[in-house]
Amino acid sequence: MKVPLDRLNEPQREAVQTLQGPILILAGAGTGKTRVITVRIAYMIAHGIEPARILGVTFTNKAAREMLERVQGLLQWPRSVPRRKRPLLCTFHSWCVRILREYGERLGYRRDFVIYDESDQLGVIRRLLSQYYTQETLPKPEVFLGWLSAIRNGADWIVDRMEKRWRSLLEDLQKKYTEALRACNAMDFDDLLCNTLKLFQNHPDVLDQCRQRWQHVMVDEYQDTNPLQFQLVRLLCEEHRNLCVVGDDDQSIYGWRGAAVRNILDFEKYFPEAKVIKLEQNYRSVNSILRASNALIRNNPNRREKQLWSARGEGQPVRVIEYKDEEAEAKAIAAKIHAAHTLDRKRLSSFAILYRTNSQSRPLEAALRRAGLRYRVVGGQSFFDRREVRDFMAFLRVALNPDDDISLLRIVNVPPRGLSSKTIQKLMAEATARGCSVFQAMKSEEVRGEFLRRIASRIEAFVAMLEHWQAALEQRDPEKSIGMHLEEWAERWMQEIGYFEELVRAEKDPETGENRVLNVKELIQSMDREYGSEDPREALAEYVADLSLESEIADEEDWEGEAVTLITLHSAKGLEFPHVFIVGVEEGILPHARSKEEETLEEERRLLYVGMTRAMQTLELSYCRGRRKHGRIVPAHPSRFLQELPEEGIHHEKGGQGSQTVSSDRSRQWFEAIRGAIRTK
DNA sequence: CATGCAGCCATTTTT
DNA sequence: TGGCTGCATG
Repeated sequence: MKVPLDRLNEPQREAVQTLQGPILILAGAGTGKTRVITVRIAYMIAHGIEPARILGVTFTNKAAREMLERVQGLLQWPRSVPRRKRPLLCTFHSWCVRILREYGERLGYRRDFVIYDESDQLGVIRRLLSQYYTQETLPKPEVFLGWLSAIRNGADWIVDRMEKRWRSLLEDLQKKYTEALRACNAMDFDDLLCNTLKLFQNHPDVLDQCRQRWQHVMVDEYQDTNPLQFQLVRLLCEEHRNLCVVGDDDQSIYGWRGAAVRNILDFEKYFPEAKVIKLEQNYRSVNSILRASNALIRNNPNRREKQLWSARGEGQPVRVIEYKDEEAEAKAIAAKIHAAHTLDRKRLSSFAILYRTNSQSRPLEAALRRAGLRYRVVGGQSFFDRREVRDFMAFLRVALNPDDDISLLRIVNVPPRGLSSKTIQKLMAEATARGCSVFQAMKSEEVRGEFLRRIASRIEAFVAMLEHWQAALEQRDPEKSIGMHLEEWAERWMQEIGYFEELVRAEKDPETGENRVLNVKELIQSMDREYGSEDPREALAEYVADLSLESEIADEEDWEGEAVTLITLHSAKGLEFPHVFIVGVEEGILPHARSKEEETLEEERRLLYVGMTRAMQTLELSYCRGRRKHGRIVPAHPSRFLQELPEEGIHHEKGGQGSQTVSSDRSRQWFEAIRGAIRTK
């Protein structure tokens, strides 16, 4: 087995070949970071390090999958290598789940705990908040959720910004919230990390075993780690010290989510013997783009100095363009893409339009549609936020654990089975009074006696239905494969309670209804796969956990298709496109108005930097003189960041005149291109 | 229980 | 401006 080191540059090779001790790889945008990580893992394995001792942590499932694939490609492994013989490449969260499934009982959780996502969390918080009666209007549940999360992730700077008067309420809320989740045998995303840390801190034998198990640790996108994640990594590695972190402080754009740039800036404080390697050769962009990006980011005071350069030549100048308003902006960009697509045969997928806020996609979508250009909007509402997906997940969770009130309440009347909200409230009150779960309350003869006979029998029917399907899950024939059975079981359950019909019925537009059904069926089909356990309950728990940690369903027609990409600056991190447009580079948008009060100007600058460094060949930044805001047109001003760009290699243009010439020029070319095309046919 | 209307609010979102 | 929430009505 030979690992191809010759295709690496000097610092990359050094990073790959340093296998012992702590390393910090400062990998500027487009400097071949993923290549270094994957080759390094392959190199370790080629040098006799047992794959199972290697842990590679990422932030997204997509990154984890990509890495595993590339490592397997390098090692030319067949896909069937058993899990135990592969390096573990996964997200922080799934790593923690793995540990907690094994040792979670030490913290009093059952093996099949469920994972609550953000909307589950909000549900809990809403319910708890409604129990406080105060004169003042409380902040929104989302705000409390943010605080709770910041506290647990150690993001003190966010906690400090909180108004003091909510402190005690928040403390109380936190206590109740924790209890509520425990009662449901549930952990939220933060609990996964927190509880793992607790295990490490309070159960030295667990920590020891983990240290034995993962003797070589790599962390990707290190600039995005929060203090809690740092603690985990530090505890895991402080003995063997084989920790390799890769990141770019200039691309830290998730401070508001608790990411601590300090982690990367202070790495040597905790690992003084660390080797620091800078990757500065960029393989993505032309130099005009890099020069502009370098100049911009240099204005940030707290950073590790880097100078990106590339061997890709100078390229065209970066363009900075002024437009009348966002409609003119959108129209002009659509026209440019149209021309480049039809005349220069550029693929639509080579274009991306980046913006600060999701709402900015609207005029762009309209213009692209008018120009007849296919586009896709990345981000926005995720698959797992769709109602039917959440319903289905709730069914599965309840099957695993009927005491999971949150999930139970979600499906208790789906499809409608005559359990009105009044009934539900009464049940909840009974449950609270008895200190039991809603389901236990429903099972109690005594509680049912409190209701009209008609209602009581409906409650009974619901309990019977649920228990029937729970039993059906357990009574599977062990001869047959579990995957088949989970699928069949779920399909029949949903079919027999009329859930599919309900989805269609409840929708005005029958097509959306059908789509919802298809979404659920797709999920059901995805239950046909390999599980770590033969036990149907455990297999189901594993399936549910994996789904809970997944924000997009795999290959949901996403990367296929030839289309212009519309995407927020945040979501664009890690991607690249030959031609990039960044719109709305204006004061109040980029930097965002809110960033002033939050004092996050540096992060806004990094955000623009991330956007600019996505571009391979051409980059265009634009701003408007006026902009529609809540219906009114208000004057707009170019972003201060534009003044930080160098004179040289930047082409300024006022929208309108300049592009007019271009477009009339272009239309002549278009004409000729058509004539040529006709002739050849 | 479904529908409709008034009122409210409006960055970013890896898991 | 528009999208969502919550409350009132048929």
